[in-house]
Amino acid sequence: MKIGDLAEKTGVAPRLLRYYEEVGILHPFRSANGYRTYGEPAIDRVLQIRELLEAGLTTEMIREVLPCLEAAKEGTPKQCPVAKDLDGLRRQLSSIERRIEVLQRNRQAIKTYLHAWEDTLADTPAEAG
Amino acid sequence: MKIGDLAEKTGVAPRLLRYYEEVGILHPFRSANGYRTYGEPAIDRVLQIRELLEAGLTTEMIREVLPCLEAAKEGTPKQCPVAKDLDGLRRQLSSIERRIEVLQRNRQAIKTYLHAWEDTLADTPAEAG
DNA sequence: CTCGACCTTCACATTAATGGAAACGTTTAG
DNA sequence: CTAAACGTTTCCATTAATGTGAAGGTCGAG
Repeated sequence: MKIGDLAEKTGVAPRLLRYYEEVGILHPFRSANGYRTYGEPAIDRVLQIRELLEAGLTTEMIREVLPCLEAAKEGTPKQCPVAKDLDGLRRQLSSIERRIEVLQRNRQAIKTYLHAWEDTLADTPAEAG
Repeated sequence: MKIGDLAEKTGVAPRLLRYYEEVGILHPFRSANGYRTYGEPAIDRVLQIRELLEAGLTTEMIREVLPCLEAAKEGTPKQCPVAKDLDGLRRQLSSIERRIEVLQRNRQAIKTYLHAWEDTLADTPAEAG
């Protein structure tokens, strides 16, 4: 699969796919003419990258967690991770868990506030000031 | 409270506090000489800003949700929010909830992967390759 | 007066993302 | 086969967002 095909299947511009390679989170093969060549799994990988970026992770975090996320998905961990990688993974896990806690706490506050006002406005529909 | 005091109490550099004002998420008063003046609530506000930024939110999102988070904390909503603000809040809530889902799903995958490898390494402590 | 804290303003670093130019490969129409 | 059209390559520059640094001036406490 060439970069344009992958772009079309993922909705991610070729330019951005090259950027993801540059920052080390996407690793296409090269064919004889120098063109990037992607396999089918690259589609899921790109979608996963987009999802994680939109969730606020950095490309550096993604670079550390992506291999493990793919291994978990396929159930076949390719190579034994080094201790250093496991440490990095533990740190990323902690970071993600902190984020979840913060987001959950603030989501609750927003929900409460929002529902309180929706109730108020529903009770007094023509009293806006 | 002057900017240096707030910086010391929050661990956030004065330069960054000025930046937060510039992007509209911190609103100090000005005393006659032009100095920024902060009240006690600014301490919590700055800590909350740091927390949300570290959780991956943008200053724009924070600008929309912060007033409501403060109102929720104090239990005394100052002014009636406009419908436009409520809409923005609903969008931010959706965005935060999407982020939580993504992070939770991937946290679980990382945990599973990590524990699987920790078990493996514990079972065969001298077989690293 | 001096010195430290504060002011504004311009510049810079980094990250995620995008745009353009020039060269090369591939495909298609004539 | 040729030539235009299109996709891809690399390289350099740029934008927006978050954050930091430094210059030059003002304020005020000692």
